[in-house]
Amino acid sequence: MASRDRIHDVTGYQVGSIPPFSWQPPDFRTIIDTSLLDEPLLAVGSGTWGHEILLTPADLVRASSAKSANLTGIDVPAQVLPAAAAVAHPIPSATNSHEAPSSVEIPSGIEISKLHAHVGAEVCVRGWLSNERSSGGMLFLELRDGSGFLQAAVEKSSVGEECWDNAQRLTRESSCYVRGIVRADKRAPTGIELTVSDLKVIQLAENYPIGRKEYGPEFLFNLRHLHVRSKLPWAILRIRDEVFHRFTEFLRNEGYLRTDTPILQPIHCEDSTQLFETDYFGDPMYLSQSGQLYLEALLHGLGKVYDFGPVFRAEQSKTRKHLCEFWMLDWETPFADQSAAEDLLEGMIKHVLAAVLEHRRQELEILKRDVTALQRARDTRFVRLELRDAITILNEHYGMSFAADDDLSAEAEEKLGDHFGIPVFVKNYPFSKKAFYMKHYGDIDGIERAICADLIAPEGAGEVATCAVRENSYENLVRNLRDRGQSAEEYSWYLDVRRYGGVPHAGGGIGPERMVRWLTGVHHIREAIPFPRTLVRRTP
RNA sequence: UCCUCAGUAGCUCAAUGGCAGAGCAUCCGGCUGUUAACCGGAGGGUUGUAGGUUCGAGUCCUACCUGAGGAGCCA
Repeated sequence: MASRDRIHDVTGYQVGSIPPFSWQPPDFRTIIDTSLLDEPLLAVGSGTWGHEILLTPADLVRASSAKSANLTGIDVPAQVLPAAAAVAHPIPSATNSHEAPSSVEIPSGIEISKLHAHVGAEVCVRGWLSNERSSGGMLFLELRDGSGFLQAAVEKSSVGEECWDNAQRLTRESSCYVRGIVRADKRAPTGIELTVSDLKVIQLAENYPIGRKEYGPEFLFNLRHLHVRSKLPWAILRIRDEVFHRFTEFLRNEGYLRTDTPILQPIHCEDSTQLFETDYFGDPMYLSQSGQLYLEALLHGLGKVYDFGPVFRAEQSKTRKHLCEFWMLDWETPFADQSAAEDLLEGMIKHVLAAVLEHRRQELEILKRDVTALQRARDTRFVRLELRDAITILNEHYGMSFAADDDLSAEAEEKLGDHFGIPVFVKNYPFSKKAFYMKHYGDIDGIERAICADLIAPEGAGEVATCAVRENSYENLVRNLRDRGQSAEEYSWYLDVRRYGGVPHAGGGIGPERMVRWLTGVHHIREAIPFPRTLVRRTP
């Protein structure tokens, strides 16, 4: 008898239904589930899908005391409820193991990304059906397991009837265990194919909303919790992992210590419209928009330091380059000047470029990314350009009309990136446009300039990082704050750092999602983070 | 916050002011090497909302809502 029929016969409920068991403990949900292996099973879960207890028909019959058609209203069988309750408050003790219900064995499997080392062997692949093609007695299942994609071929004439039926009723995004022989086959998209001998359904997916076609961004980001299964987000988020990992790897190799700065910060900056305010036991606190000030304090205790965490900007920015929640990596180096900061930043970027080009080629190909500009950036020394010279280039070659003390527009950044074709450090902006904590000097043209640089990436990526020398004079900082109409009192702890052995230091910040946007070539930065938070996007 | 553009089937889009349409998805059937497979059939609609012009509005006008792109600001 088929599993589904047996479950229905024993319980009176269809597979997938949620029966109202009277003995169901609070916070538990009960669902009739289908089989994993040979036995049909009744799943009793805590609502968290990873914490289910699975009961066999034998358990069920015991539980129902042979009340065959309907389990509603039966008494709680002694051997069932304690076991179910144990899930809500698990006791990881071997002495209790005899109380555990019969459990399901999860077959051992091989990750798709490692199958090339198992050609000729029989393996089990555990994953999801991402797409399906059929041709009469042949069924081609496109499987994915997070590590990669794989075509599995099911031949009707060479598998058992149950296996064929299971393969046929598999819907897109259903989860399954698939056993078969690994073969090299040029007809398969990845060159590797699984010749299926057995297939078990874990869970049949309902009508999956994302099909095999192009969609608009609103639709896909409304379904982002499902969209992350698709191939493009898969490739982008794997590149993101590489970028995040290699930044921290580089800094650690350079002797930097990772440390953390608070996300809840009391400082009320000049423009509070950019901050998310929270109620902290009755007092206002603000979500961090940078950990830099704290990092400067930590530098005096720990030496070379960096932090890496989420930051928040409540800007009314509605562009392809802005998120309200994004990750930021800040670093600070004691006894470093501006050229040291730029060299470190260049080394960091190149380390990431090299790693992505080497280890994420498959993902770049999926994204159809032309990597020539990335290779050039990896192999060429970045341009260093005074802002005044950048303005000269823009005014003379691109018909723009910037004044000497102007900031660069987004369009100007794009032009500069295209002009050189590699990343450009644009150096020494007018101090009036920059933050109070930057060291500054009077330029020969009479403009007060910060000792700083923005790193502009080519291909329209724009500003991806920034670095600057920090002001280490207590008096200058107090004056800078006063000039900007801010209270030195609020920054007293920050100023304190300068009173007790301040040293020259420099540091910077990188927007890793901006790097991901550049490296992947995706249009909008919301593609570069799993669950974007923008002006108009707060779910899922 | 400002400027521009767009909302029609679950999705992507057609439809001169004159019968509301196609592809994909879904369901049913066919196909033993498919590559976003293909072929045949079926179901699927208060054209974003509210008003207005007109014999007649998806189409023209007004307001609002939602989204997209850009600006400023930033990483």
